[in-house]
Amino acid sequence: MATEKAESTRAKLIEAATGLFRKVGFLAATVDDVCSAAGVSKGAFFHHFDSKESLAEACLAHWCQMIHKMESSASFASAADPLDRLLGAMDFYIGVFESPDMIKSCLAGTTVQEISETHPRLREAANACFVSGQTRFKSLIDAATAANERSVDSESLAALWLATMQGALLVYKASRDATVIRRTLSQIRELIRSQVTKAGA
Amino acid sequence: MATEKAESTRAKLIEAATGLFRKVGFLAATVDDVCSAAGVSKGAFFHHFDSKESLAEACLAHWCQMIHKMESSASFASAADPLDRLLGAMDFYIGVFESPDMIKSCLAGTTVQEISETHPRLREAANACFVSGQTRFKSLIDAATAANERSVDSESLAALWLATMQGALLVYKASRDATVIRRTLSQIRELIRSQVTKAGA
DNA sequence: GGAATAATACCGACCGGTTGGTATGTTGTC
DNA sequence: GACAACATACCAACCGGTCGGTATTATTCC
Repeated sequence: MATEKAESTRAKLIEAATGLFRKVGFLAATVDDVCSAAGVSKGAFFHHFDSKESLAEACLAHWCQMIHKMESSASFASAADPLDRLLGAMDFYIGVFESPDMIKSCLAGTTVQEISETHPRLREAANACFVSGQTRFKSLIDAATAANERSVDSESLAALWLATMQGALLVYKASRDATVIRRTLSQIRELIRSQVTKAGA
Repeated sequence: MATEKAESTRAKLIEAATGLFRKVGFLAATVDDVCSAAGVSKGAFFHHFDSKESLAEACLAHWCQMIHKMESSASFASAADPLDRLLGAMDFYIGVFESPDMIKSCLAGTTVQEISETHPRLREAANACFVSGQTRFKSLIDAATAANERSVDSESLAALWLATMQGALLVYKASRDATVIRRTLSQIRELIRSQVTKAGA
């Protein structure tokens, strides 16, 4: 199939671009950079994408899917107890940034800072990533609270988790202190755990 | 005095650049943009700063000072009770982003995302802003805990406050939903309040 | 089956606008 | 007349995007 080859170069471009965007950002990564990182010519690039912006849009869409799949196949997803799934999900994200070779950067978070005022399409694509992740996390909280016969503002708690994770990554980029991610997220984990499990109200 | 005039154009450049960097970011704001926003010629620009990067460095230093002064002169700073000072500080930051014409962006946070891998000097300058703010906030927590005869991990709590604020601003940029700032920060406020006041340990 | 045709995938030189930065000149002040 | 504080014209590098052309595969028609 010719389509396979074409699909592979497209995938190579998206993968290379995602890596570069996460590291140096959307604006600092040039089209030529992306091409050479993907081992692809400039002609091939503009055959598959009609602009740098549309590549970034494809990257964000792919990023969103990838996170979703990663969460689905992670071990916590198959836990029987809803509370275990919730706590496992948080432990998963706390742990995933522990390995030194893991790029401590979220494509959506990095991108949206740079383009929120200038590229509305990308802003919406990045926001879609956030909404998608937040919605799934909210479901985990809702399931856990239902099982524990508790009621919490799961929407705001999910937003808090998202914001703190993005903030922790940003503070890491400034300080290069990897422990800040674990320390901050662990505190939110404990906050959510107590709200979901504690008796009262 | 000639020095006054010169100091004023320098100040105008820093102010205009700070505004632009907060809105569209360091990379997207061009030197010409900054000059016309400041109402200053390009020659004047490069008379006062020898590069765009050094302007950004000056902006970050000025930003750091400005935040410090703003906190010092805010009403919460003169509260008698250390706990009131701490809670007042958090209320201050929650409230300051409520007004619609307030730019919901931190210069240090916006800048560091774009340049953390490419401009080490700016990264350190942005980090200095974070460290400075976090240290002051930690002092507020320490004072409040001492008064309440409690002991908490004030370092991590201060880091959590910083990270969550930065994350909330970032999520706002994606969603344009201003309520996310108040909602997330309020939850951290309550977390810190309970840790500082609650009996136990 | 195979020639003819068409469409897809790709190449890389090139273009024009932009951008950070410079060179040169001018003005006011001590 | 020396020096700070500008102003203006200009430049070279860069960067997103185009263009003419080619190789490879798919489709049509006999």
